[in-house]
Amino acid sequence: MDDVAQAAGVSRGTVSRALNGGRNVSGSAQSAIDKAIRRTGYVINPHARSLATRRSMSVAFVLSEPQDRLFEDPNFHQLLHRCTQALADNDITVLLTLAGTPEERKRVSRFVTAGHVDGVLLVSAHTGNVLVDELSAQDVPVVACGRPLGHEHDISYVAADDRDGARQMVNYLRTRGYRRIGMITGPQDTSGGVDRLAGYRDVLGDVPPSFVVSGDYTQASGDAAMTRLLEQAPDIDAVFVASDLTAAGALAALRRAGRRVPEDVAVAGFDDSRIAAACHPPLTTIRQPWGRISTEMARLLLRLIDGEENSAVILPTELVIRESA
Amino acid sequence: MDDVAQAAGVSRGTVSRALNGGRNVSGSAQSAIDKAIRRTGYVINPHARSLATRRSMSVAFVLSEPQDRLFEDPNFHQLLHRCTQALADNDITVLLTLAGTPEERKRVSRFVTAGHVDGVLLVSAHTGNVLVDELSAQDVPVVACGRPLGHEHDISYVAADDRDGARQMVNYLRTRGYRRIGMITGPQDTSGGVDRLAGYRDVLGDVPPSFVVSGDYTQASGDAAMTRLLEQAPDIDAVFVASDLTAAGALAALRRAGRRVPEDVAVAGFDDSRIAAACHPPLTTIRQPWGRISTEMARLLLRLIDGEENSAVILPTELVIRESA
DNA sequence: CTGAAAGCGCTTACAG
DNA sequence: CTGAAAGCGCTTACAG
Repeated sequence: MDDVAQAAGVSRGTVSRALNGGRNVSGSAQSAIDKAIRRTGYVINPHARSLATRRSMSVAFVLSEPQDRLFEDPNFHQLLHRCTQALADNDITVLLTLAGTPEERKRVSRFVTAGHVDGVLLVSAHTGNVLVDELSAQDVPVVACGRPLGHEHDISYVAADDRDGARQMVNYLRTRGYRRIGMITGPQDTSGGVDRLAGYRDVLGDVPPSFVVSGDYTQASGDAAMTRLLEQAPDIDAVFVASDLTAAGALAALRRAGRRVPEDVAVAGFDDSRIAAACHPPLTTIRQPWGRISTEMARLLLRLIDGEENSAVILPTELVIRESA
Repeated sequence: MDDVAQAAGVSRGTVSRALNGGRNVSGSAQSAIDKAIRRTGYVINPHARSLATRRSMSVAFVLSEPQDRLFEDPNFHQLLHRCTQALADNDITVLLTLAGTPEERKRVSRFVTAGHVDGVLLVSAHTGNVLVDELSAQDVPVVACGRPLGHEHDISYVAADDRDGARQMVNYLRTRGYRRIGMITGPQDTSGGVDRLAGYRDVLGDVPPSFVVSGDYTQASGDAAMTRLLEQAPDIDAVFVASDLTAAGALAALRRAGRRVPEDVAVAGFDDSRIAAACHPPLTTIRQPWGRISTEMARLLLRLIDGEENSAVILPTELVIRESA
């Protein structure tokens, strides 16, 4: 930077100002500096800058799920890319860190605590994740994707309205004339699992216990749950499944059982993930607004970094009608 | 750090020494400092440290492939995790950065140039990747995974011996009595694509042009290529496919054509990726030593960071015999 | 083994 | 609009 200052015939202070938006820099100084930068090939030292500003200009995108299942989900890519883009507009780099194992979680926690990043975008569905506890205990800005069960008040988050999405779907099924509507739930230690079941009950009230079987978002669990559902409640005419992937498993079980979809049993999913349209028949499902979720997460994080208080954003979902229901 | 020094009754210099391995620190000073650190909850400021040491203690793991196909590959996860682990042992954090789009590549290039990281682990199969050119032009330590076509001499790399792997497989096929062995290649702008074809030719010499059809590592290309191969060379008795995923596509085409595997046509893959064992029949294939590749990449990068010259490591592959050939 | 001091490369009131 | 100067929080010869 001294070289640049010398080459441009100004002081380091002026070079710094020119570099940071050009406030209080004359046109002639600015252009001399620009030229000098180009000539010298100068690039700013981020560590020195961070030391002076107490900002790293980067945030961690922490993926804290044991299974790397999310990587197969195009929605996840959209989330990552959009967050990256939105933050890049504010000159903030997004660092992707995997924290699937306890060891990795410890590393990530230390990394964040050490002050390497200005904030954290946290993707972690399940409760009982130590990392969530640790991050919320520190004073690092954190924005979670999805409602962080047990930390609704000490961590900011952006989530789709799972409960209302479930209500929309079940109402739709009722509109279509289905009356004996079962459900395959998601894991009850995730907000999606809890809220989608709650939405189902909101509409249907007390259903026979045999109508509700639990799943864990996997395809295999959908297959097993559907099989059980057909035993427990053979006269069911529709099933609302807490995720598309699980619904795909349910479809397989129905096919094996010789039930037609949607003629014998209608199947409704949730997520509108890539698999939804690829199923046979294509799944009627609930779309989550990933684009908006991403930009809201970025916006919230920027605000937290600027010192604002925690807050939450709930975004509406959309019914996508295909052929399965 | 001043607080720690004061609390421990020593100077900052001594605290710093205690923090960095404890060379030239008396036992009593060390323990007083340890206690003070615990009491004050002191954590070192990485930016100040980096400014002083000119080391960021982190490296970027750059995934520069357009398709995020790699994420579905368990081999890739192993690569990432093992590299992370090996470098963590040296107190170096691995930052995962996706550089699939031109825009992202530009961002990553700037990030690296700015000096945010001490080095780069580069996963990028195809030639013509601007990022590879840019990184090799700078003086950043870079270790590529796989031979970087066109940059064999200006970028360090660790690769499996694709050519020899192909030779092993084709020799094995000959041992099993197959005589009319076709090949479905990988893309010729990747070292795997080029080298596996070369290995095939090493063993077989001049084969009829109709025996070789090109693929691009995808499943769909395997299906199409196999179909073409059956037209061009219907009397083929085996086919060596440049990747397992492509081989899965070839299996589908053979099934449609009513050819039994391996009775009518033997099929051999490459990679030993997860799909290999899941195929029907399970694929005979070539296993790449991902564990060693990872640790070698980490080792090479550490050496580069320490100022050593570029070098390359070629690791042996292993024949895995299953049922398809 | 230890402390005083210089230095890493920036930013930012402050005075002009 | 600009420069001189202090400060960000570490590390590391150097002298003792």
